[in-house]
Amino acid sequence: METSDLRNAGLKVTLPRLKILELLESSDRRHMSAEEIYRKLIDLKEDVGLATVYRVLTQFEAAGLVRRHHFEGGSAVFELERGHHHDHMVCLETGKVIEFVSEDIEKLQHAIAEKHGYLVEDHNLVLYVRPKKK
Amino acid sequence: METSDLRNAGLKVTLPRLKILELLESSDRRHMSAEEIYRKLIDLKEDVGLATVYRVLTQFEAAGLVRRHHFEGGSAVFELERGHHHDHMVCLETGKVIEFVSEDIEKLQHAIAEKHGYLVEDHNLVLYVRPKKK
DNA sequence: TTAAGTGCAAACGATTTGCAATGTG
DNA sequence: CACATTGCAAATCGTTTGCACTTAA
Repeated sequence: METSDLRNAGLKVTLPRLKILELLESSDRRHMSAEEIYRKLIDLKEDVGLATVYRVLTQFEAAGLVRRHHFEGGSAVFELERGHHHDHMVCLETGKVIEFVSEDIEKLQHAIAEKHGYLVEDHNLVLYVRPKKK
Repeated sequence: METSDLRNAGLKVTLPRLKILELLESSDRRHMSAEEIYRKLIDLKEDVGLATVYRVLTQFEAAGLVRRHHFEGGSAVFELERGHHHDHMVCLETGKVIEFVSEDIEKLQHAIAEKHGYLVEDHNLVLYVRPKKK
């Protein structure tokens, strides 16, 4: 359960943290902004502050429970860390986010960095796409 | 010369626009933030406002003269559009930005999007790297 | 009990905007 | 001359922080 996730992360089990974690786990939207999460909690009659949502998400990120992404458009989005690295495709028409994995691309990235004398520490790959017309 | 670049873009030839274009063309730093550009112009005794720098860069972007990137760290950076698409590698220790091109990665991206029923409109690939210890 | 966690409002940094003054075609 | 462009200051947006007040352990 979520309680132990928090304990393992060395975080006290508080209502806001539990609720945010639950929301991230149960929501069908896997990528949500702080504002979005805040609104949903308010709708659920949870009495949280936006600042707390930001603080909690930042702590979750530091604890490795959550990943933060900066897609197009002002605000960051957060997704639960489920252990499987993946990149993203964002549909420009619907805003839908699709996850994908490409071992080949990963390998090429490392080869390229290596060729320049570097090691890849992290990377960011987002495809902005449009539905293919038939 | 820069004057015709501006005319071709349908923009009036004004001092701020000329100066910003010149700076982007002559500077050894290919990726600069609005603030950075502003400071350099001030140092050059050009009497511009930061707001104008932002406005001009946005217009340049719309006109295809410039590309805007969001690397790690708050502010956007701008680079002259030289027609050759490329991706970036940012050194986490020095901040150095290295450009690279990989036909293979591009092809894989399109193949992946296609597999999901999409076409790649745009994409964003940044590798965050560290110098390889020998 | 007591440090950690919270809500609120104010502070923040990057960028945008309204407006009156200025410059370009 | 008409309209686009500018500089300035104020406004905006997403996010962070200070602080007095809870709360989990």
